[in-house]
Amino acid sequence: MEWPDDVLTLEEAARLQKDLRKQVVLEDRLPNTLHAVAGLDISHSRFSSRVFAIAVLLDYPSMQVLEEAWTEGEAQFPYISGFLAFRESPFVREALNKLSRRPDLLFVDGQGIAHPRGCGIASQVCVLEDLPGIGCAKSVLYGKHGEVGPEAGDRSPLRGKWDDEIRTLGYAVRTKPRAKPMILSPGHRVSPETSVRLVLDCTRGYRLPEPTRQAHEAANRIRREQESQTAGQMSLGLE
DNA sequence: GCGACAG
DNA sequence: ATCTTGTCGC
Repeated sequence: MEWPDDVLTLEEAARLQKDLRKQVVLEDRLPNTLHAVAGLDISHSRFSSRVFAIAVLLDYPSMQVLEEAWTEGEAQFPYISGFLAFRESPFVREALNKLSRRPDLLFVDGQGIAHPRGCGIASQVCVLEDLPGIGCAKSVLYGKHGEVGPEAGDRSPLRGKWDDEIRTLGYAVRTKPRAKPMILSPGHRVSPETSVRLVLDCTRGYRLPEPTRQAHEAANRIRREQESQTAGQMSLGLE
């Protein structure tokens, strides 16, 4: 697959990840009382590199949706495992910055520090935005974990290298009975343990925590709205 | 060299 | 991520 080489080479991207990783804070540095949290997600088109990014602001702890903001554009980077942030973060950050106010905590789709170079998309976004945040992934990218109990809330540590030693980078967590565990890891300014507590705190009976679930639904909805609108304009000879 | 491999 | 309905299992 090809992409504009005027953006970043993989070597430069990997270097940037290693630099950002040094700025990741794994201690809890977030407000004592949360007021609003945000979920970030992206929706792609079938055979197009068009991406739609959305940021949903939710009240804490009611998880009621307060606001949605979105943006769209052409992806400037292909999907390469380990480099997801270079494809999606520009859009996700733009959507985030369209919200009328700054959330107290971010829920990002993908890994936080559970990444080959310790800097998944959640860490990259949170460090660059200087906001506390958690990486909520649907599968493992880096690290190993044992069996997870069947009850909601059951967890198993995700272990992997960090500064040349094996440590707990995050947790595989059963957010819903019989559903595949979510893979959680700190993005920035939250510990692995607090990440689990906050995600369970923001989960409402579904596998995905509410901020992520709402962002995912909104992203799909908005992409379909925009695609059908674009199709209508084309049939009228516009665009 | 052989697997693993976020969205 | 996206394409997609019903259907098998807890």
